[in-house]
This record gives sequence, structure tokens and C-alpha cells, in this order.
Amino acid sequence: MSLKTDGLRHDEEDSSPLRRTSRRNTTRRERVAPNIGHVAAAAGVSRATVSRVMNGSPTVAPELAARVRAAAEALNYQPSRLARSLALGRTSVVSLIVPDLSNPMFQDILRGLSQAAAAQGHRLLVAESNENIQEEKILALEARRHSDGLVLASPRVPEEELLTLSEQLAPVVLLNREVPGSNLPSLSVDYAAGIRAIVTHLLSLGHRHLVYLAGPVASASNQERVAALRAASVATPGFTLTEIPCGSMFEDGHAAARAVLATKATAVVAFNDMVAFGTLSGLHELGVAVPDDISITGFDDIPFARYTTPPLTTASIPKNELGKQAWDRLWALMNGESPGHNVHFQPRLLIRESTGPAPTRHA
Amino acid sequence: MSLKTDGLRHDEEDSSPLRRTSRRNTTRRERVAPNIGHVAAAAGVSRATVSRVMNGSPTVAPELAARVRAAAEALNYQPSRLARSLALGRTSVVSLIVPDLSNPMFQDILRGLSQAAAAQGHRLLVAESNENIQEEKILALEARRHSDGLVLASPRVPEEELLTLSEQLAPVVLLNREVPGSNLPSLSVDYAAGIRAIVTHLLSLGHRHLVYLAGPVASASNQERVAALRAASVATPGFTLTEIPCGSMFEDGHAAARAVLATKATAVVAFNDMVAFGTLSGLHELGVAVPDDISITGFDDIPFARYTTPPLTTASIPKNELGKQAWDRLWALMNGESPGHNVHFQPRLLIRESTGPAPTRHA
DNA sequence: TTGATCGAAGGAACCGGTTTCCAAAGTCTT
DNA sequence: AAGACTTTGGAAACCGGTTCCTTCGATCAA
Repeated sequence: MSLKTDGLRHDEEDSSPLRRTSRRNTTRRERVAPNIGHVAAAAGVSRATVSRVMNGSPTVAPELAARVRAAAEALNYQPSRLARSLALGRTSVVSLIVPDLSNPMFQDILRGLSQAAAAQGHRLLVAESNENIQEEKILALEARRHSDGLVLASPRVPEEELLTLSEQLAPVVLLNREVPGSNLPSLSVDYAAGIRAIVTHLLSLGHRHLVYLAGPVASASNQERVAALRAASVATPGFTLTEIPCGSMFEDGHAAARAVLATKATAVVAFNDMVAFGTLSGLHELGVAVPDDISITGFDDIPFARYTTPPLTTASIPKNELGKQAWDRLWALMNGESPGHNVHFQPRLLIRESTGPAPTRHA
Repeated sequence: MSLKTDGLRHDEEDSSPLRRTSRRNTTRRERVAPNIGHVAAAAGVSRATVSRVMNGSPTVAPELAARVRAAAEALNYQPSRLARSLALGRTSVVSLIVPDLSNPMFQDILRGLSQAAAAQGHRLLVAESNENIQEEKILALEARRHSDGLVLASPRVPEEELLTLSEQLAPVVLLNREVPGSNLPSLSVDYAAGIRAIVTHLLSLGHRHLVYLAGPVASASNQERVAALRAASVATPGFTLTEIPCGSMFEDGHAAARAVLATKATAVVAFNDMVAFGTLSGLHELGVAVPDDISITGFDDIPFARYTTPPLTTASIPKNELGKQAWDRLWALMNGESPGHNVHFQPRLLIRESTGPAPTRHA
């Protein structure tokens, strides 16, 4: 067996995978991950051959391949992901950027994406933008450079900027927003349709005065909801709509409970389930009965919506499916294929027990 | 200005950052990220100098540095993370492995870790092991090779195997379990103490018959809870403990509601908050009043625990803090420092409204 | 004026893989 | 047995950075 010394230019006196820990600490030697050169030397072949064997190239003789595999096994050799990525120009990692990790909505998307990506040997990098527009852009660029693709749930960044960025971010899939002038693939939810379904439901129960607990003003999906609500209020005679600035979190809804009562409305349309929960809880503390005194609806159908008391009437969106479809589209893009048409998911109205007939008022 | 051609061995006729898209597609050229060679050529310096400037080395003359920066700016140059990582031997990414991403407990840890890591310029890779022991090990190794360190919430892998793996996984921080014989840093929760607090609370309310809705049997933290409960039942005269195999998820608790009633116990100690919610909801559907007919406790204090009806009595554990501390320890390890002593977080009993006096039974 | 010292910047090795290109060896044909 | 074709596997370029080592020129002390 002829021992080659490729890749061992450093310590030629010693072919075992040992190396100085760092340039500073020259006293102690410790075992370090063996590299392709060590395996090649051990098997008596070139590094090229080791690479071929590790990647299952059919052009290497079976008995040689076996010898290489044995050597790799003996040394417990694992190819460096980094070096491999650099050479191949691909990392097998994709990134997800969400505004708020504490929102169960994004958690479910994260999960769906993670599982779909994992099924095809890809890992998921997660970053939270904390609703900060400036940071969101930098974060997106940064994350993109760590990975092969991006799923971007970025409701706040203005369209023009997104368009400018998109070249550097590609391949990218947008969540929950579309950029009209562009051909950026996006998966979104038809919030307007969901709101219309909710309003129709409430109207049929006799409600005529609705409060909308608004989400973040810059949020695209909030704007969509507001528009749908206003359109409905204009189209329906005798329909009163009150808007209260609120937020997207639990605490926001909780804090809004008194304001809701003050409006004398008979039903609350909350920005999302989290806000609805907060309001539910706040109203409960104030001794208000739901749905007898007031009805409440949410949006998203996060897992807990079924289990509150009373269970929450809400518009369900297929969060896992969103994650999965995001992966499918990203995967297509990464392979240079067309991502297919944008999907506009239709929310499904789930009528539970937080909505009931409008109470009859003594005027 | 002398134009060097370092890094441009490929297309020497053209110094602009253009390159063939791939080896197969030779017809179309498209703009590609410029590399350090392009910047060096544009600024008329060596690649080494560009590197120094990009990393803020003080040994570069100010006017030269300015020229390099201008060139980088003009080309919109961004150093390749990959190449940088390979050269530096560090990725600025850490991995988190959790058994179940749908558990809010882990979501909060994820969030805490992500934020702490981000604050020091690191990104987070997330992987879900789906409670599969074999996959958990492979996943951990895989994830580790993508990153500089690992936070491992892996309750099921046997201790010996974990010990064997630990060398390859280091630096690693364990969550929610300790491996006695090793010096693996770990952050855990004193589940026994939490259980004792819960039991004491229930006993003081007059409860004498408790059902424990057990979590996954292989789970280390479940074993700790069981042990604490049994110890309490042995130590307290007239204390009856019934154990029901259950699980860790919502649905598990929901399904167990009937079984709970059948035991005639006056209080339920659920494995965690999710299970408690499920049970709460199941009992509600069966027309059982909580806490009047039966008391329920959870564990973890996930965000929703405050907002259920009735709000859940539970043992609170500092999930964000767990994530943050995990980062601190990992960071210490990654810098070759000592991670400090293992921390055993003490749960805090939060008495809410899901527990009340034991009902007086007519025997 | 000369020798020593110091700072700045370039050359080249290196991180650890992949892949092209090519030479050598082996097989088949006539 | 010679020429043509097919495997097989090695050498070396390449991915895109970082950094050690060296050189060159300027400054400073003698």
C-alpha cells in the first residue's frame, strides 16, 4: 500500500488525524475530525477517489470502493458540510423569517416548513425580525447568505423595497403578502373572504354593531381585513362598524376589553385568535358572558382556539399546508423550475361557541 | 492603477463579475455575486488587503482602505459566508434540536435561544426529532456539522448513547436532562420540586385522591415526576395516587377525561399544561365543573395557561430564561471557557382558578 | 550616512471538499 | 497481434475566503 500525503502538508511526520487545537495553543494535541486526505491515505487512493466513493459515483471499482468505505468507517470520517457546500455552491439549508416567533400561527408554519424541508434533506434556519422593518431587510439578506433559499413572512417592508431586495434574496417565497408588479411567488390567505364569512355569520345572528380590534397598522393582512370590513359596513344598511387600534398579541386584546364594552357593540371581530383570547379573558374578568352578552370571533384557528371556554369561532387557515406549500415552491425555484401560480388560501369559517345571537337591548 | 487578475482565472477576457450560470447552460450569462478577487482587481490591491479591510484590520492605510471600501460598495460585494466559515472554521450558527415543535414549551425555548444568539450575531438552525430516538441521534450529528454548537432537548436517547455521542456533538448543552457520569453542561428543571409544590397545594385544599396523567414513558422528566408523586403518596397517610398513561399532547389529555372521572379522584395532576388543557376541555364537554367537581393542575405555564377558563394552576418554569441560559453556556463552551455549574431551575407554583377545595363526598 | 526597526501590503499556503481533464490499463475486434 | 474503445483513478484547478510569512520602503537611533 502506497501512502500518499495529500492533504497532510501540515504535519507530515504523522498521518493520523491529529492536529494542533489552534495556532496559539501548541502544547496540546487533540483528535480532530479526519479529512478526505486522511481517508485517501489510509485507503491508499487519491482524494478524488474518496470523493467519488462518498458520493456514490458508479465509476469506481467495487473492491476499491469497499476499501475506501472501510477506511472512512475506521476513521469515523464525515465529509465537512462546509467544504462540500463551498464546492457545490449549495448548503442544503433554507431560511424562514418571521416577524414574531411567539405567534402560534408562525410556529405552525415553521413546523410545516421544517418537516417538508427535512423530508428532502434540508435544514431550516429561523430568524425573528421582531417587527422591525430595518432589521427585517438586513436579516433577510443575512439569512439568505447562509442558505439556498428564503421563505419570508415580512408584512411590514414596503413593496418597492421588497422588489429591490428580491433580486438578492432569490429564490424567495413570500408568505401572507403579494407584490403586484413582481413575479415573486407568494402564498397568501384571502383575509377578505375570511372577514366576509365572519361578518355574514354575525349578521345572520342578528348583530348590527361590530367592533374590529385592529392589528398592526402597517401589516398588509390587517389592511386587507379593514378594507373588507368597511366594504361590508357600507354595503349593509344599518350596520355599524367601530374600529379600535389594538395589536396582534394576547396582551393587546386583554387591554382592549374595556374599550370594547364602551362601544356597546354586540360582537367583536378580533384581528387574530391571540387578540380574541385576550379579549375573551379580559371580558371574563369584567363579568361579561360570552356569547350571551357579546360574541367574539378570531382569525387563524390556532390550536388552542378549540379549547378555550367557550371555544372560539374563527376563520381557519391551513398553517401547516402553508409551510408545506412554501417548501414546494421554494424547492421548485431552487431547481430552476417554475414555482406555479400563487395560491390564495380560502379560510374556512369554524363556528364554535364564542358567537351566538345578538342580545336584545332595551333602548 | 494596475489591474491584478487574481481570482479571475476563469474568464480572463472579462473582469466584471459575470459568470456562466452552470456548466450545462453555457448560453446565458447572468450577474453573479462578485468575489474578493473582483474587488481586489477593481481597487488595484491584493485579495489579502481586501480581506483585511473587510475585517477592519488596523494595518491598512486609511486611503487604501477607503479605495477598497469604495470598490466593494460599487460592486455590491458581500463576502461569502461559506468561504469565510471554511477558512475560519466557524459558522456563526448554532442548532437546536427539540422533540416536538408543536409544544409551546419548546417554542418559547426556541425563541429565547434565538434572541440570545441573534444578539451576538449568531443564527439558529432548528430541527425536530419527532420523538424518534434513532432519528434523534442522526439529526443531532447532522445538525452539529452545520453549526458551531448544539442545544439538545432530547429526552429519549439513553444515557450511554448520549455519552458516546457527546464527543462528536461538543460543544453541546443539554436541556431538561442530566447525564450523571459526564460533565455535559445541562439546564434542567427541578420537576420533583414542582410536583411536590403541586401536591402540597392540593393536599392543603383537602384532596386525598390524585390522578396523574403520565407523559411519555421514556421521557426523563416524566420519570422524575412519577418518582416525586410516588414518594409523596408513600409519605402521606391516606393519600391515594392513581396513574394513567397519557402522553404529552392536547389530544392525549382530552382523550383521558373519561378515564379520569372513572377514578373518582378529586384532583388531576397533568403531565404538562397541554395535557391539562385537553383534560379541562374534555371534562367541560362531559359537564364536569372545574374546580368545583374536580381540580386540575398543569406544568410549564405556557402562555395560554393564564387565559383558559378557568385559568390553570400550574408550575411555572422560566422557558425564555432556559433558552437564554442555554445560549450563555453554549457561548462559553464555544470560547473554550467553563460553562459554569449546571442549573436546576426551581418551578414556581402559580395558583390560579383550576384548583379549589376538594368536594365533600357523600360516601 | 548607515544599520536597525517598524508598518504596510503582497504572495502563497491553507480550510476541505468536488470535478474536469487526461493518462494508463484493460477489453474487444479483426 | 495491433488498433480502437472503455473503464479507472490520479493530478490539479476550483469554490472564496483568511492569514502566515516575506519583502519593501520609510522612519529612527547611532
